[in-house]
Amino acid sequence: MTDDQTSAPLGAIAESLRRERTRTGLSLSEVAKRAGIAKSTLSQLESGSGNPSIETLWALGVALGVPFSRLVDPPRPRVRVVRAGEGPAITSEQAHFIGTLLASCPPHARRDIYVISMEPGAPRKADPHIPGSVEHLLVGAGRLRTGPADDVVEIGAGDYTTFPGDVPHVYEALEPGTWAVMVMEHV
Amino acid sequence: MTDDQTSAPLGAIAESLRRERTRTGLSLSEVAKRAGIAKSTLSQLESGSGNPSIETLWALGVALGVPFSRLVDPPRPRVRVVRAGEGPAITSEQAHFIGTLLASCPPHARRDIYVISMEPGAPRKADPHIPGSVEHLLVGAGRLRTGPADDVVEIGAGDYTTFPGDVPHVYEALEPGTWAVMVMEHV
DNA sequence: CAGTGCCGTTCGTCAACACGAACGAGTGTA
DNA sequence: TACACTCGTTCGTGTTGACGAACGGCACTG
Repeated sequence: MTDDQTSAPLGAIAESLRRERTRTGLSLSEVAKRAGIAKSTLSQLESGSGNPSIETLWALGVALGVPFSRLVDPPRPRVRVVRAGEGPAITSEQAHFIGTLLASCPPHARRDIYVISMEPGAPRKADPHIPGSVEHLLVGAGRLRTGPADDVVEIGAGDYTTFPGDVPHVYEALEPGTWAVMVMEHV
Repeated sequence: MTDDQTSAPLGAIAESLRRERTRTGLSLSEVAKRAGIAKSTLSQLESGSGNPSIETLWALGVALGVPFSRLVDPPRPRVRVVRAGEGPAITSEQAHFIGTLLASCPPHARRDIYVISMEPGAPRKADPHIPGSVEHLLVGAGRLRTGPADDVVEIGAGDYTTFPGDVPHVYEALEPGTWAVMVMEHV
């Protein structure tokens, strides 16, 4: 839906519906019942003939437990996964900040997984990333002050926050031994 | 599409359509003409009455120059924090396993971010997911035995592991209060 | 003041989506 | 073998979305 704006997603929806349904292991009848639609409707949609309404497709997304957009979004060409552990450590100029790439971002998947470790000290200022990028942070231990420069939040172990990565933002450890999982999401 | 899976997005679509149209400065008639739909249709959609088909909404997304999902997805707050223990819990049949969806997979990205909490007890067996899916696990506290049924590893706080999700695999907490970040990666 | 042009809305008509019933096929059971 | 059950598909019907025409309103022009 970002690139191939022109092609109507009818066929893609058909594939997605069948794929997500088989993933859950549910029958066509069962999914239709949970979604509150006629199973004949679902049958036609999965066969590719049909132009469902928003409400219909939304109900199916709920029944299948997947985000709505995943049904419209055609799956990308098969991508070989780059295993973690081989990611190089990305040391910062500040010695109290260490980032390790756990799983690099495969083509067309756009979330890099890092774990970062920080010690208390001067806040680490990060320059804006590419427009549209989003950061996710989940603290494993310690406390962390982070977020856009004008909207900083303080989170502790187990807490999660997400904020735009395309504006200046900061990280600051408040306790020794602070570490967090960071997922960098690109457009 | 990320959070309020239950609420039908009809009103949100109406708002999005009008918002994106005024953003471009185009008239309702002009947008309808570019999208190849009747302006009466667009008028009703912007007024909130209507349940457009996928093709109709897709054409509008093209005409407005915005990704399809942005019309369905109401804009989120910039910064979002999920405190430890909060968030939509996805409880399992085994009471000692709790999963919380932190960030569902945006279009074209294929990684959902969860945090799971487990207590010691019988190992939780997970059925295979769709072929090509990969799981990433990073332990925040406690100890965890996990992995494919024939290749289980034991990891502790701060440890990370990844393994294919398309084969049967297990999770077993070895200490009370075990929790971990899980990133589910789809094809 | 008519005349022109575009705005967004409302109304009647037609096509199509969603529905429910019925169907054939496959499976397990008495 | 007959029965009961669920599977997914096909068919006929009615509700509704999408269409085009006509409408009132507004700005500009002769």
